Amino acid sequence: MIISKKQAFQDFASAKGLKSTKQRDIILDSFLSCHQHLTTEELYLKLKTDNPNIGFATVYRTLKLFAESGIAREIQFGDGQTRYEHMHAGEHHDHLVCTRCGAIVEFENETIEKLQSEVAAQHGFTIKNHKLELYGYCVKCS
Amino acid sequence: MIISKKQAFQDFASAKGLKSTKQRDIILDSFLSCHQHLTTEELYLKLKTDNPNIGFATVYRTLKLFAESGIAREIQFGDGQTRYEHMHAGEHHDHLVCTRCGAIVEFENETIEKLQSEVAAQHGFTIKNHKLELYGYCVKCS
DNA sequence: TCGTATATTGATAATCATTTTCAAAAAGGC
DNA sequence: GCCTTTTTGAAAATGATTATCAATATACGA
Ligand SMILES: [Zn+2]
Ligand SMILES: [Zn+2]
Ligand SMILES: [Zn+2]
Ligand SMILES: [Zn+2]
Repeated sequence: MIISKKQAFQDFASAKGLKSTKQRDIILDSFLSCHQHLTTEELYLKLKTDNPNIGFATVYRTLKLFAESGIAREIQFGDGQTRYEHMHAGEHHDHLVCTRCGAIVEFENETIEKLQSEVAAQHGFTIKNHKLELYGYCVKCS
Repeated sequence: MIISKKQAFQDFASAKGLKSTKQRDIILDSFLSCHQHLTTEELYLKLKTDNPNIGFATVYRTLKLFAESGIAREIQFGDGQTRYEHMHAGEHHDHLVCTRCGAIVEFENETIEKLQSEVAAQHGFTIKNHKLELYGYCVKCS
């Protein structure tokens, strides 16, 4: 899984004429070994421990590249912070977000997806992507 | 419809001990007479024509109040601008967004809403609100 | 290996939307 | 009118993100 992501990014990089750098390798390893839905700042702080020489801007730029390459997805839960999560080819999920403790649960619902397509078709829209987030309290916080 | 919104905001204001000001009256009138999904800046610019004395910050603050009072809803379509739309009591809708021309279409789908509740229940979540946006191209832009 | 053209980095400054600050003005009750 | 509290508007502050740019690193062909 991780190897294929690395490969996928390498393919993207060479197709785009990007040069390979150790900073990007480090950021990629760190990102892939991390829990999901992390902030640029979270990843930067995590990196800084072992690599105090990597700059903030580089982490920003690199995460943008990951998103562009398709191995990551940008998500925003309305708290003003952009988060990144791993993107598994051919898979898709939406989110339940606890607004008290910040817990995030992923779910997939084939019927909802189908209904979305129907709605779009009814209005003549060609959908490229969508965002479905359910905000509330998780079991522990209810 | 407009009158009841005005009334609703007045009720909210007096319950909160807010003083009535002509700036808020003007902003409220302007907001209610406006098309939907408008930016703070859009409303500010519209106001400035007839009321060059109303400040940016006041429009920001007042729109936040409208949202708090329940007569408006804050929405974010991922373009970095917060928008506000009229909130009709007891009604709900989601959005189709054209990423080319910016067209916004509202829709309601009872089945999707119901499925969302089911998903939330399955994961033990108590949902307070949700966000469903379908991004793509509208008929004209396809 | 060396040279060169090109891409990348990191520190810093810039940007952009939004929020805060604060003194002056306005509102509401007495 | 007087006094207290809220509101306003201009400007400064904030916070996340992006751009700038000189220095550095990479890729590749000679
Ligand atoms: Zn929780
Ligand atoms: Zn996720
Ligand atoms: Zn369109
Ligand atoms: Zn709407």
